Amino acid sequence: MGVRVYNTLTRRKEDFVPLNPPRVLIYVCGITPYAKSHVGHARPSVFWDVVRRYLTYIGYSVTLVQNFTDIDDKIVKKSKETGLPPEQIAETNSRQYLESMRRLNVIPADAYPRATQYIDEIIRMTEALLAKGHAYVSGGDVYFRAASFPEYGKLSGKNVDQLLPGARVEVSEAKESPLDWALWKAVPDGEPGWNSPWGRGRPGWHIECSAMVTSILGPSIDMHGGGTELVFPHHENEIAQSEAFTGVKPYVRYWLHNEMLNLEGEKMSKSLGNVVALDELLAQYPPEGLRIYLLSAHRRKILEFSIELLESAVRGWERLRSTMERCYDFLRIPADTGVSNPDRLESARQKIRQTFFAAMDDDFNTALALSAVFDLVSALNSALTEDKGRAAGPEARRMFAEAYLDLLEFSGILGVLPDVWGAQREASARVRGEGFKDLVELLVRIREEARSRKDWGLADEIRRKLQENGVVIQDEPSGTRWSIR
RNA sequence: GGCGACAUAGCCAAGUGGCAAGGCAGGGGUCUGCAAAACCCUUAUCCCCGGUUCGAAUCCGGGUGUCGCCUCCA
Repeated sequence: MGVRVYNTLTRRKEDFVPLNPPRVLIYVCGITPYAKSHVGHARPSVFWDVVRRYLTYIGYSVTLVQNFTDIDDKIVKKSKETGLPPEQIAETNSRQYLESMRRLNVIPADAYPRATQYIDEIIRMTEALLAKGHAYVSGGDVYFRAASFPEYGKLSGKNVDQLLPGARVEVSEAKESPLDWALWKAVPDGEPGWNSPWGRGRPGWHIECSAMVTSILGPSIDMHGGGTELVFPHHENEIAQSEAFTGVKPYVRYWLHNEMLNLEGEKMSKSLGNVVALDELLAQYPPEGLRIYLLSAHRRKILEFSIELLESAVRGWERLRSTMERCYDFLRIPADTGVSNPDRLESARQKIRQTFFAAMDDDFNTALALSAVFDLVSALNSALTEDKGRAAGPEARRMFAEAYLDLLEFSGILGVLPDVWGAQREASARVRGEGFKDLVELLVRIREEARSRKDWGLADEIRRKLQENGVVIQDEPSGTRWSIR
C-alpha cells in the first residue's frame, strides 16, 4: 500500500515518495485576481484540500503554499478601465476568493504569497539567469532564452521544432525566438512598475511562481498543482527558469494537474465569459454540497457543471448529513439497544474501508472514495431500519459505533463532515435568539400531544409553521425528530 | 498544422482482462393519520467496425464524434 499519483511529467502513475518524509512540500498555482472567482477555481482548491487532509491523515507533515499573481496585464488593463489602483483590484478579488475558501471549508494554506511581495527575489533571479546566459536584455525587457534549456518541452510533451510552424506564439521583434518569454517587462510611465537594473518595469507572467516556490519552499518540492491549462507554457517555463536558476533537478517531483469544469460542453473561463460566480453559489447552496459535486469526478477528468448537477450533489449531502444525525441520536439512547444484524454491518464496513483507502491511495480517486462513503451511509441506514429497538447487546452497539466513526472519519478527509453533535443546531438556535430551542421543543411536545388526540389539524399547522421558520419535523417510530435546515 | 484527452443507464460518474461502483432522477413496494425521511426491489447488448484472448468496457488496429493545449486562464 501507499499513495500513487499520476505525474504529468512522466505521464504515468508513480509511487509517491517525498524528498524528505514525513515532510511534504506542495505548491498550488492560485488565481490571478483581476476578477471575481468562479466555480472552476474551486476545483483545484478543494482537490488540494483533500490531498492535504489525506496525506496528513496517513502521517505526512504537509506544507502547502498557494500564490496570488497580483500583478499582470489583465490587472493593469482592469485598472485602466475602472480607474481603481491595481493593488485594490487584486486585494478585493483575493479577499473574496479567500472568503469563499473559508466557506468551502478549505484548510488555509500555510502561506498565500503575492507576486508583488517577491519583486526583489524576482529581480535577483532574473539577474542570475542573465549571468548564466539563460536570459538576455532587449530594450528594457529581459527574456528567457528557451533554447538555453535543452529539456524545454519535457513537461507538456511539446517538440520545440514543431512548436514553431503554425504556432500562435507571440511574435515580437524584441525576442530572439518566438518561444522566449519575458522575465521582466519595461512599463510606460503611469503604469505600475518597480525600479530594476533594466529600468522601471514589472515581472513577466511565469517568473513569479519560480521566485515564490524557490524562496519559500526551496529548490525542490514534492508536488506542484494547477489546472491543465497551465501545463504549457506556464509550468513548462517555470521548470526552465527554476532549474536553470538553482541547478537543482527536479524542481518538482510530482506534477498533478486538474482538468477543467465545462459549462454546456465548453470550458468555463473568464476569457470566454461563461462563468458562474463562486460567491453567489455559496450564498445559495451548502458548501458541502459543492464539495461533493466537485469531488464526484476524478481530478483528471473534465467535469460538466450545471445547477441541476450541483443540486443533485446537495441532495446527496443532505442524505449523508441526516444519516449522521440519525446515528448520533441512536447512540444517545440507552445502551442495551443495538442493531439486530451487526455482522452484516461489520463485513460491509470492512469492505468499505478497504475501498475508501485504496481509492485515496490510487491518485486520490475522490469519486470512488465518495461512493464508499455513500455505501456506508446505506449500510448504516439499513442497520437503523432493521433495528426496531430490539435489544442486541453491547457488542452490536460497539460495531454500529465503529461504522459510524468510520463515516465521520471519511467525511472529515473529504471535508464534508456534517455537524452531527448538534453544535450547529445549537448555534443556529442561538442566532435566532435565546430560548428558540426551548420554544421549538415545546411546540414539538404540544404537537405530539395533539397527535395522540388525533388532532391532525393542529399537528399539521405546527409542522407547517415550524417548517416556514426553517425547522424540519420528522415523525419516526421512535419519536419526533427536528432539525434546522 | 502540431500535441493531447475523452466517449459507460434519463443526467453526472467509478471501473484499464474474469458475472458493470456510487450519486441524482424515474417505476414498484414496506413503514406512516398525512407528510418527510429511511429501507427493499427495479432501470446498461459500456460510440461503431475489425483483431488478440478460454474470456474485452478494459489490450491492439481502423473509423466516427466531443473537448482541451499550442494566446490570458484553476
